[in-house]
Amino acid sequence: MPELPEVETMRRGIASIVGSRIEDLRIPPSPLRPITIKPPLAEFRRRIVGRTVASVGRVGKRVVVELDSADRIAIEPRMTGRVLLGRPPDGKHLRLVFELSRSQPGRPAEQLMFWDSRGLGVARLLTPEEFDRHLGNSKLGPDALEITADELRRRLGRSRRAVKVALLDQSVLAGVGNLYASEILHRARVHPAVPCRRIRPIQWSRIHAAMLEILHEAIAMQGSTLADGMYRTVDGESGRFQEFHFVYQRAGQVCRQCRRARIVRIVQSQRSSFYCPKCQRWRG
DNA sequence: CCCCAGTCCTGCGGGC
DNA sequence: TGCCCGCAGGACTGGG
Repeated sequence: MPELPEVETMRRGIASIVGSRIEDLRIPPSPLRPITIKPPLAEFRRRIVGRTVASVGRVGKRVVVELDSADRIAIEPRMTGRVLLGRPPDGKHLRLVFELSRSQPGRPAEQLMFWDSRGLGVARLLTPEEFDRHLGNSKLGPDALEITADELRRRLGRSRRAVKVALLDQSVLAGVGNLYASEILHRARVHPAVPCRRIRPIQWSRIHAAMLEILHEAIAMQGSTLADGMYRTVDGESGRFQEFHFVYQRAGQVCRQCRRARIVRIVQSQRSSFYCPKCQRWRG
């Protein structure tokens, strides 16, 4: 499931479209229900055709394509979405095709595609005002790679929520999802169900440090491709960070850290959490 | 402020 | 071989 490292890998993978002109936007024929795009296709197309890609960025778990009109295209892959440049895995789940002109003479024309198996993904075209409203500071917390340890503690230190649940709250910090939240807390040696207000300053420092380490390592490995094989890089390659998972989807297996206890799965807020009962004591 | 349940959606795997 | 069912969960919404 694309979280910050996977979305950042997608962003880097399509960075070559900067300078290209958008010639068309199509929704390919498919028996599946079309994904959500806002505004609807006709207006979306009218506002982007003829515009040039000014930059390709990322906000939390969204890829953000900024145009020379100052409008931005925000693509949310959610569970199974993939951003591609041509060559989708199949046509059935191909949801959007942005036809691009060649950005420089001699370079081939490109097609920016959004492919999504389950179709939970969303694409939005946002004016600067809408961008602030949807992806601005009041809606989303600081990026997980930017937030400081003090800011993290300031935002969560008095909360009664379980720390694992709180780390998933995108209004607290943007980019951490279910997989990396479990991995971060394992490296920080903090039990996922501990209320934030019971976490000591030294533990917040460990959580923050573990978060930066893991996210940077995962980006370097081009993200995590799980057993379902759903996530791929723009080039169709698997990520490699799954080889370095210590707890995620490892319930019942011996902990790679202590080599003694077995990983436990619990459900928090209707999502699976994984932890080592020996490495992650309630009072770390 | 926080929590919970429900919704969207498709592919996959277990059970029979 | 096939069919039903549960499960995966990010973002959002409505009710408490």
